[in-house]
Amino acid sequence: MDTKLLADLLFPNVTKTPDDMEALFPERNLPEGAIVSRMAPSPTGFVHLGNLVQGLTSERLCHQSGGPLFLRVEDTDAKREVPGAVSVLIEALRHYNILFDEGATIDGDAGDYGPYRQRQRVDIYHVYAKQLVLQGEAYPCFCTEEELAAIHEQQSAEKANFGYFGKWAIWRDRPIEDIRAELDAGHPWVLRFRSTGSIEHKIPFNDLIKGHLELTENDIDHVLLKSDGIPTYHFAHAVDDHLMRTTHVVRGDEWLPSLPFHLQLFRSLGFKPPKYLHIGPLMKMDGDSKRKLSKRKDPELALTYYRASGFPVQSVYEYLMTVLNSNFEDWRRANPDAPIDDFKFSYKKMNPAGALFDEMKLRDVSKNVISRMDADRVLAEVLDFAKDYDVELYDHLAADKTYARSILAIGRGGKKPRKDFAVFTDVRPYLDFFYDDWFRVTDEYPENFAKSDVVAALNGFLDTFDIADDINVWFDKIKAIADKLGYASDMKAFRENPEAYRGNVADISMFLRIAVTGRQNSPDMYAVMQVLGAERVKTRVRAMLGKLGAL
RNA sequence: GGCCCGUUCGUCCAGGGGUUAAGACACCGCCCUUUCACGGCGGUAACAUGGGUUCGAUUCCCGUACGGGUCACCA
Repeated sequence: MDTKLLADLLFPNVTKTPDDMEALFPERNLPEGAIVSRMAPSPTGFVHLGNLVQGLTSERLCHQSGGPLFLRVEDTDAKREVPGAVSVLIEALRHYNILFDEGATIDGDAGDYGPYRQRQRVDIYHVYAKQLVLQGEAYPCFCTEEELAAIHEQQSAEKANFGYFGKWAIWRDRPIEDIRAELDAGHPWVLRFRSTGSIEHKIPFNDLIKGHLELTENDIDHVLLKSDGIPTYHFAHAVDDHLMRTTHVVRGDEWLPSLPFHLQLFRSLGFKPPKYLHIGPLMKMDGDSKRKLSKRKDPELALTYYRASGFPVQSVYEYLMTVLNSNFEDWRRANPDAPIDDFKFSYKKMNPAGALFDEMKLRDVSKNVISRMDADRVLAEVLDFAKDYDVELYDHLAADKTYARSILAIGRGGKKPRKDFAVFTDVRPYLDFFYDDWFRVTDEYPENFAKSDVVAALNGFLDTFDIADDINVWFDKIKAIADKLGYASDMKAFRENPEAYRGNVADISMFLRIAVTGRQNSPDMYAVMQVLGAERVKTRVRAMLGKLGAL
């Protein structure tokens, strides 16, 4: 076979050579040890946890090593492309602090190794396609979809391995006349790789996450260029990651089976392969068994699910970090307020198996994350959430932000901050009683107390309450009420001899709490009253007295 | 079906030829506490399985089971 003739026949317009490409995209000038990596999503408009896991890993690796992270859009499948997907993706990742140093942007490209959208790179791919033909390592195949389906069916019947190889590879060694005839007839063709691999051979391989692997060589003549001249993932991966000088490829381990083919490609093209990190899939419990999270069945795979559920971005981020690097949790505990950059992310800490997604754990992480935020931050985050998911809440908070802030400041800060919120949907039930139109006067109290006691306690409070009291004076007054009513003001004394009292000061506090907040549980009463203000506290106490028929 | 990957408490996982197999979440108990939310202390609970190699295996090797992935002109 005259490969020069074939190459010119297939790619008459390609005049550039691989050497030209090398000159155009020279090696990067980076410090020793700098990692160059990328996110390479297809623009389907659906951003999921898997993207984030991969992106986070790449991002940390690059930015902690002083190398660039870039975004390459894998838009080789026009059928799946969704308009606007690139900006959706970039926006979503920006929230998660995954910022690109170069690559595709919302309206173009930034960087010296572009274009960063694969459909704009066809000329580049064709240079290498032609080169492979020239080397006798690629050939055109004119099989129709029907023919390929027939081959597959036949293989199935024969219990043979699937794929285009060996005797099934009917265009692999066709004479050039046949090829020319098909071409002249205008029939579509794909370019296939001429594999010389054998499934009898194993290739040792070292994956940075999975460790030492032994893979079977590839013997399939995979498609390099589709009939529209656009490359498949495999070919584009080899060409792009070489020319963009990627040093580390992070991807899901569903790519492991095609890795031998990729390695073949790199060798045939004369490229040095990058280092690979294959990440195990995120799993979930389904009945008694685990399975990979699926786009179809599992809403929690979509990033939008977390926002709608009220999880702060930072919670999802830190949860994923705990899943990715097992020592992150310990580090965070020891350094509650340190920036993420201070954490030494390491692929050596990554688990080769797939992690089970655990929403309980996410909630726990989230409680801690939110408890570390100051009131202004929480308010801002809640407003941002409520704006889209609870307009009523938004209106209440936004009407008086100073007031909202003072509510959220209760128990915040200090060594043992309150941990009331795992998600922002927890906020409204937590603070609704601070708003008069949400607050409901009640006359319900536990049955084992005498109504006269409740009334006397509330009246006693009204008689002595002064908003200006400090917390000790304030509580002493409540204790005094307790004593007067035969309730123990000293809890220790009460515990030693409960029979001697009608109740204790906690019960008195409960009566007040019910009056002021409408419920038996609330944040610290003193703080609540300070926020509510003297008039509203009194109004509410009187309202309960009224409802009890005691006014 | 072929090929590949994986398997330590319920879950996330640390460890790695000799350990009382660590921690976190969840659960339970106790303590602290005027309620709640925290916090503290403690507890239940794990090396899938069978063979090797070895003085000794959870750790290394082989098989089995189970789980997952993959076998497109999708990525």
